[in-house]
Amino acid sequence: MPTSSLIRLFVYISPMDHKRPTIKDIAAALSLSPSTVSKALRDHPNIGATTKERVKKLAKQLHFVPNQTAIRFKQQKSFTLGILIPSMLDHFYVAAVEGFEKFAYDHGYNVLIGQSHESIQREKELLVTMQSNRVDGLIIAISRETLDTTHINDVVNSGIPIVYFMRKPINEEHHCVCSDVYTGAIDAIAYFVSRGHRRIGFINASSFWTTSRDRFLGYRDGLIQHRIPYDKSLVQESDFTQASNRQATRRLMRLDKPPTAILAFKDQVMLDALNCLRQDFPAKADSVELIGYGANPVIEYLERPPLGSLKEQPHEIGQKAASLLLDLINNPQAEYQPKLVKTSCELQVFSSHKQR
Amino acid sequence: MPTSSLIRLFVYISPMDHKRPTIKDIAAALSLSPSTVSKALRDHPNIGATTKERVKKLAKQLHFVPNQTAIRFKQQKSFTLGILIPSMLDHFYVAAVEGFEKFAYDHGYNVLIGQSHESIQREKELLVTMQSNRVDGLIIAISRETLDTTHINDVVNSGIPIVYFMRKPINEEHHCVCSDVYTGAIDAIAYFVSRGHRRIGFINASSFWTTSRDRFLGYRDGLIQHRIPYDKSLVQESDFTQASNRQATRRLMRLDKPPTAILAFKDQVMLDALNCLRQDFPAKADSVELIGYGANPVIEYLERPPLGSLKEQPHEIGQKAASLLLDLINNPQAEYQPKLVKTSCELQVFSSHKQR
DNA sequence: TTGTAAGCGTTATCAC
DNA sequence: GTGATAACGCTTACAA
Repeated sequence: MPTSSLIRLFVYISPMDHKRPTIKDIAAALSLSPSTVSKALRDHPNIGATTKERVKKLAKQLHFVPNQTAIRFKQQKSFTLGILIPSMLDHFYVAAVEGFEKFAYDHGYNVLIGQSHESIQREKELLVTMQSNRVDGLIIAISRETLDTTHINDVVNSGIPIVYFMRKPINEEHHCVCSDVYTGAIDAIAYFVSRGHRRIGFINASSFWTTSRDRFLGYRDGLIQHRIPYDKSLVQESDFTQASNRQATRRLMRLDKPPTAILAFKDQVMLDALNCLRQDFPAKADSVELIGYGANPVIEYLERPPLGSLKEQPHEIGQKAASLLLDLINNPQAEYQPKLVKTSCELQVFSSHKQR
Repeated sequence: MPTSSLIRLFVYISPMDHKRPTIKDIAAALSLSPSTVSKALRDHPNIGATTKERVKKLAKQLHFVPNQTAIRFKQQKSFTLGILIPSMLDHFYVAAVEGFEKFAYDHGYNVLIGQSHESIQREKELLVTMQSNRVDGLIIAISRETLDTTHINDVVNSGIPIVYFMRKPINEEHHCVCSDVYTGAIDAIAYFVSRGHRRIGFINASSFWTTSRDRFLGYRDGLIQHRIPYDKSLVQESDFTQASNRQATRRLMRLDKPPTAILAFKDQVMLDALNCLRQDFPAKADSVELIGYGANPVIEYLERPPLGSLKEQPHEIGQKAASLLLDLINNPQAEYQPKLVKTSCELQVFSSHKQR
């Protein structure tokens, strides 16, 4: 009955209100049932080719876009993954978010980003938001303040898979994706030694993180490999604030035998150390060489860059964390076996130093 | 009937499967109706104090978290706002996202972030995702490639409020939040002139954006205010790639009468110009002064920083865009009247120059 | 190959 | 002050 069909079409093609077309509307307009339309739109094998065509054509005309909120509700799945990071002002985490998002989108998932700004309180609130949004899974780099992970374990126990990345609590055995910072430290020490350094300082971060311990182990084993005695006073801890980074630098430089080279937890720390050296120890500044972690693009703009940086793969880390997370989501009944994924961490030497 | 109640409690407190508790579960356990529980949890005035307490207590015990996916569906609102930006590698947009998110979260909204990476194709895909997620509203900084905004107008016509921020197409009258770049340019020119410059170059961006036109008008009017004739050859366009930024710089410096000062569209452009000057025009580099937009924190790490930068308020811009967007969402029937919101843009001079 | 009906969790409306 | 019922848009057994 073409006429009737046309009338219906008219009705549904130009709704006066801004209500978006639903599957029901399409079904009514084509005198089909909603289930048929639903299947047709998703290319279900049970539906005839002509029907599919008719449905898809009208859907296009009406600018039909499936209502994800309804699908999520119906499927009891949010098709949303969460990512909790300290801050997006850190290039590393921005890149990690990108890798995570890309993988998630490619697999039909949205991403909810949360920034703790290093506050455990905010981290807790964000976890509630994530649960409330029924995220299907979550990756976390814990805040600096997070020394107790009860709130995170509660989430795990509620059945939401979680993967740590980069910052994992040292006392928890759990899935984790991070850089191979150990090998990075070994390489950095070897390079320092090859340039004649024997007195090598190290500015580390929270000892509550495995990534700090691993850096330390690499630093220590690196020294051992070159028969350099380990000197506790050469290792300082910083909390990433500029004040703390400079303080750690000053403590090192005020030693009776200050270091001639410093390995820093990350480039941000190294850059503050560099400024501190030049401002507070101008006489020695030029003879102290620095290596950080992260290969921060900022360095390209410095006239006198530091010696080098251990280039990490944040994008890949985000992507691998997403991949692991989806595995966990799709195999909920698999037996629990903490997985540890590591990505490479390669020493990059800045050009002005290569040329010497 | 306490016994019965206890048994029910037991059943619902420790579900063997990981199914999360629902309002129904709480209702059954307390022998109440779901609607009562729903109201109690939301402090509805109709519900008695004791009932509210009982309900809330059990909800807490069961770790009940309201299912947002259900609420969204029921309310026909996603309580989600979208933000489309070129890239999170740009500090400006990260800060804008933060301001936007903060305001959104404080008003019970989630945020979906999309990065176009300057691709119109990706921008179109993201808009479909946003619609599919039924975002209640959207703010956009269009991609560099976006010279046609049909895809955006389609979204507006489908009833989703949109606010442009920073990058608005010049041919569209629509809500927009951005920096007062015009006044910024006026101030920059005035400062250049106060330092003796009469030959001032300008590296601008896409003329398709109002924000480029406004910068240009400020540049031109600034010159006029100081009776400096406008010279077309002193204005170059760049697309933000390093190559393009350097190219524009070279074109300026190769003029018969090259500029002694340059205003750049943003700090990234200025930094590339700075490097280009020092590498390709070492003789003149030190006598050319630069001002950009953005007060990029990177500059703090430079030993010889540029003259200054026009500090924008990205956080405030994000916040104001969110505020305007929520207004539009909450007053859908208000008559259409494009709103333009501007935030300040203040010249910041870097210390080494102040001291001269 | 297509249609029917139930249901996901919540809330609004209306009845009691 | 509390409860029953319907509805949101979609998918999925199962029925035809």
